[in-house]
Amino acid sequence: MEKPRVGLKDVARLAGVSVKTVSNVVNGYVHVTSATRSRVEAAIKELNYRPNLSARNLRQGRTGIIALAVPELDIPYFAELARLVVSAAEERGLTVLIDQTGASREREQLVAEGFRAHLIDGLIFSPLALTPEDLAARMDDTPMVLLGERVYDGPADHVVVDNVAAAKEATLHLAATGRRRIAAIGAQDDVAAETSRLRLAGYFEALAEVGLPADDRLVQHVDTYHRADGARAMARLLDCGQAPDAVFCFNDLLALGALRTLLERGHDVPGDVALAGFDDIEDGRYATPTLTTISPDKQAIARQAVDQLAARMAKGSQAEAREIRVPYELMIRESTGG
Amino acid sequence: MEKPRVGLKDVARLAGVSVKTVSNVVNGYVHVTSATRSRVEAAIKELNYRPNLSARNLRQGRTGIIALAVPELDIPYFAELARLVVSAAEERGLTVLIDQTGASREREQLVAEGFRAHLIDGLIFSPLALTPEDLAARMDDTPMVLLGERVYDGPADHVVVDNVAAAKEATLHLAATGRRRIAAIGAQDDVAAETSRLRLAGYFEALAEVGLPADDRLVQHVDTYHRADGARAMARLLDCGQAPDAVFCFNDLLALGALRTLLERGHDVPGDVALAGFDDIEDGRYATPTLTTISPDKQAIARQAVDQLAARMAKGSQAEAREIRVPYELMIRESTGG
DNA sequence: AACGTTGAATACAACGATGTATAGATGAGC
DNA sequence: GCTCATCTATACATCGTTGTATTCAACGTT
Repeated sequence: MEKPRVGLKDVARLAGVSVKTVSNVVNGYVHVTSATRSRVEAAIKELNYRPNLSARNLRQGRTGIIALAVPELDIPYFAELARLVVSAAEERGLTVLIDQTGASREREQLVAEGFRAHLIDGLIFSPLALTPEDLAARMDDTPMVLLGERVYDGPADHVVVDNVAAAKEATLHLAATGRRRIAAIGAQDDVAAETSRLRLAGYFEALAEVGLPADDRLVQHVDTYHRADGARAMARLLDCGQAPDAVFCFNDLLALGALRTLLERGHDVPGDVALAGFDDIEDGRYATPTLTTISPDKQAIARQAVDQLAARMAKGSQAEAREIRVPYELMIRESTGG
Repeated sequence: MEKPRVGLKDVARLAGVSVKTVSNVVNGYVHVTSATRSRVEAAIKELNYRPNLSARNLRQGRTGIIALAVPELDIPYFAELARLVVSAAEERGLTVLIDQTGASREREQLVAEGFRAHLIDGLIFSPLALTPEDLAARMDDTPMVLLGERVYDGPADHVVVDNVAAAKEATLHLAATGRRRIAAIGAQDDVAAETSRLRLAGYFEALAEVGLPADDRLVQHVDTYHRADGARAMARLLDCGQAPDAVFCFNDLLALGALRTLLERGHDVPGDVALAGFDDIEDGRYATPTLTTISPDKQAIARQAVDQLAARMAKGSQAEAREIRVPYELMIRESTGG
């Protein structure tokens, strides 16, 4: 019943060679006679030997594991991203360990400070609540790539989408369909909520450009970016007396929540109210009406993040922090009359 | 530029004590004078020392990591499950590494055969394409808990929902609303598709119980369980001449896809066609109409799986394989006129 | 005063793998 | 026939940590 852990030693004994020779076979070292090699391979198969990664990693100082830290896995945007990151990492022989921060500052600090130190070789991090100070205070020197707009001056690589431009483009599109009272759902009070600030900025830029007044009552604040927040915010908009004729939601979940409220109350979308989101999650493509949205190139985000992280792990930290810009696209669908 | 890896040795030198004493402090060993302890703690902080997990794991023979192997992370059901498993594991001090099998038999075989051997202490596995033979051939002795109906006689623990009873209940509910032509979407040809078979069985049982004929043309087969498959299957149902007045979809994604097709073609739900799903993912609660569905207690699934796995890891493999049944609930919502 | 008991700290070996140095075997070249 | 180079395989040290055995001092007991 005890664990008969099998190691190089056991294989070596069975094959009648030294431990190092077995190691050499396992690692594909060239100078091994084919006779010895096949004898060793037979022994490996017979004992069902698997290298012990802890030991290998201890010796080599690397684990081959990178962490992906996201707020929540069941937010579809992050789920889709996670899948792509895992695939991209796999192609490079890396294993991904996913950490959920729950968007809590405390958990994000832990991650940044490297509580997984020595377990991971690198970190892809999508922070929500972390302040620039937190990040500046980071002691851990594990290579890290941040996802999200570059707001920190620290020496960290970023993979970003131009949130301001994208939000502006979405809002302009709403205006182009003839809407005059364009609301926004997704503003946040938290100073660390950078994404929110940038998308809000884009929204205001667009309003200014087309000469529409900025009306504070049309800007709805939310605590988080879930469907329920969008639904409640939409209800507030409808109850405030002057209903909007278009809403730009800062992500698709907010938009889907808002859509639910609108349909529930008998409003026609896009007839009465046009709706645009951000992220292009699959849900939006199957909602009725289908959801107009900003589609960041998630595939590119994942690939660039992994590539950049791999480069950083190889080169060490001396290299300059890079900012990698990833393209996006406005997907016009039924919710804005597309 | 080199990495100045700091280990117990360095802390010990700085604090003027032996390596083991530092280790004792780190591990909270009792018999250390508070004077020594604080000296060591100061040194630890000064050097920003982090224990090397590879070394610790090598020594202890455990890694504290368990794997969760699911088909796809961006299937909401698995994303929600993943979040809950990660949380449950965390409470026990375990870290979760997520593997995506892509529902490919090859990848699932790899997982079952323990290609993560020595990296993980245990495995929670939700197989889709694996055959009983594959599982019987499993050599690796890493503790494993399977999610999904118990179809294998092998010595593996299972956490299951009674798929037959649940599917039957959903179908009976559709019949109880007066529907006569109740279709099913989600049958699969693959012999390994156990979930599909069980839900189909429940569907037929319900039809028999209420005296409705089983019509093969009303049973739609799909390749996978994504929205697109549901949408296509619904289209086939509508095009076959005799449209159904109710559809039981074997998961919520299929139902959401079907819903999209129905609304797109101008059918009223639930007026013309009632719709029920399975899984109770959040999307369904915000769709319009909201989706009637079977809600498995995911929280219980996650907790039971982690608990059972932890027990198995502690006790070794001698204990009997257990089957743990988790409750479900029929959530009646708008799509069936709730 | 001699004793055992307990507390505090230590030295050493071991976990399983790999890098380095090296020994012995084989062959090439003169 | 001898040296030198190359190939094959080995012994040993090492990565950072913790379990075991041990040392040494201080204490209370008889």
